[in-house]
Parts: sequence; C-alpha cells; structure tokens
Amino acid sequence: MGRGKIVIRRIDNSTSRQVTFSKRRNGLLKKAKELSILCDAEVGLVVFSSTGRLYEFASTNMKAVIDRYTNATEELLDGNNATSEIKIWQREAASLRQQLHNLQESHKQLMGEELSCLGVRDLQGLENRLEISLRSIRMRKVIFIALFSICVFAFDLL
Amino acid sequence: MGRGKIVIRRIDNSTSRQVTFSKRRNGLLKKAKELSILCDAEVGLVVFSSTGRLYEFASTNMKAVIDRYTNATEELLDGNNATSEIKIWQREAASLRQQLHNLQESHKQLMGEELSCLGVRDLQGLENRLEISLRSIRMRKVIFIALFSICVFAFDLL
DNA sequence: AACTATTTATAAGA
DNA sequence: TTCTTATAAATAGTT
Repeated sequence: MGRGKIVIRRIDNSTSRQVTFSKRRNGLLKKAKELSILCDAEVGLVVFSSTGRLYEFASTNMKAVIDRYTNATEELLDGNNATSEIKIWQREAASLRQQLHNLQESHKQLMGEELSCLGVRDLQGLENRLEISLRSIRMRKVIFIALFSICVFAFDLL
Repeated sequence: MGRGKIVIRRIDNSTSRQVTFSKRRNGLLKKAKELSILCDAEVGLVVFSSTGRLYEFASTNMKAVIDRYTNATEELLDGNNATSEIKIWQREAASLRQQLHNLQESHKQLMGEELSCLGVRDLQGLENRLEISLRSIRMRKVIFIALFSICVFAFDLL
C-alpha cells in the first residue's frame, strides 16, 4: 500500500527502516485502538524499536492486560508456573542456540572453512554467492574512493 | 476502507461486531508481524475478544516481551519471587540473542549487505577475506572433480 | 465465506 | 521530520 509493492523482509537500509518503523508503528497503534473500541476487545500492544525505544497501547492498562494474559496462559500450562517459566526459557535458549549454530555453520563456510561436508553443487552455490558479495563490496569500495578523490579535487580547487 | 466510512465507536450489532472483530484482528496480527520483520522490532500483541478468547502475536516470545516491558517501565519491584533459575535462563537467552545478533551482522557483510556503515579499510579487509574463502572453495571443488574423474577412469579400466 | 466498492495505510519522492 | 501523492492493502457492506 504505497507507491510500490514490497516484500516482507528486514529492510536493509537503516534510514528507510526507521522511516517505515515510524509510519507502521503509528498505523499499528491506531488499529489496535480501533479494534478495542469497535469490538469491545481488551488489547495490549508493546513495540520495542531496534534501538530499544518502547511504544505501547493498552485499551485498559498494560498491567491488567499482562495479568489477564499470564492467567489465561498459565491455565494452559501445568499449574506449577515456576517450572513452566523455566521450561519456556529453556526452550527459548535452545531455539537461540540452534539458530546460532546454524548461522555459525553457514558463516564458517562463507569463510572457506569446513567445506568437507559439501558436494560440488553446494561448493558452486557458495562460490557464486561469494562472487556476488565481492562484487557489491568492490563496487562500494570504488564508489568510496571515487567520492574521496572528488573531495580531494574539490579542496584543491579552493 | 470499505463500502462506507465508519466512525470509531462500539459496534452495537453483536453479529457485525464479531465479524468486524475477526477481520480486524487478523489485520492487526498481520501488521504486527510485518512491523517486527520489516523493522527488526520486538513486538508483543495480546487481544481478548469480548467473549474472552485470547489471540496473540509475539515476534520472539511473549514472556520475553512482557519481561522486557516490565523492566523498561520499572513497574514492578523485583522481590525474590523470581527464581534464580529463571534469571539464569533469561541471562542465557539474552546472551545467546546478543551473539546471534553479532553473528547476523557479520554474516550480512559477508553476503555483501549492509555495507554502508563500512569504510574503505573495512571493505578491503572484507574483500580479502572473501577472496581467501573463494580460493579454498575453488580448490576444494577442483579436488572434488579430479577425484571423481579418477574414479570414473578407474571404473572404466575394470 | 466470497465479493467489491471504498476507504485507509503507506512506499517513494520531495 | 513532515508533506504529498500514487498505489497497495484493508475492510464495510453486500451476496
């Protein structure tokens, strides 16, 4: 819903990510409020920006929503909430550890290590990806140097 | 955004209130998810329908969001009701999340993304590392193909 | 549950 | 950041 269609994936450019965040955050807060009013629902919304700033909406008050939420979910889990909370965190840690491990594998391969488990097709794919990376990096470097040269030249003129 | 404009006030008719709830709830959950992905934000959304049913979205996990929220707002004084084991797991998860984040940054750069924060020296370093990687990968590929050829040749002899 | 006429949100540009 | 505007997306009312 804008000048162009976008795919939902992390916006690389930091500036436009912030701009989009600001716009969509406002939209989301507005819609949360509308839902609560129109449909008589209790809504709690918490948003932390990537820089750590907090934005929130609660139809009543956040503590009430959180308490209602924890009550509602504790019933679904077993009665022992200390144990279940530990389990939640253990699961979270396990999931993060798995993600970290996967990324480490892929990282090592990008660094040219641990290639022995790969076949020719994998190696070819890796080579292609690295070649693409190298192209962007070199392009970036060239632009950098060009800009620098232009600055030096401009200063010379003064 | 519909056949007619509406004012934001409680919908009297119960049926259309429920229909609207269902539609808008889905829209809200979708947008919460999109915001978290697009802008790398931590989002927690809790919705209770007027009939008491719970719907939720959390970009990471709801407990993490709520804990972060309560810490950020300092609403609750932490007594010693929080078990030390929970705290240990929270710290573990936070640490893993940090490691993951760091690795993701570095990974993106290896993939030729998010280069705008780097200077010429960084770019040169990255280029060198990738060139070394490419050499190992190509070497490995050549060996692979050579061994395969030898095997084919050997089978031919039999 | 589908269908659309409209409204609303927002991506891109200024 | 804020405004503008073309376009995508959401959804109100209808079938």
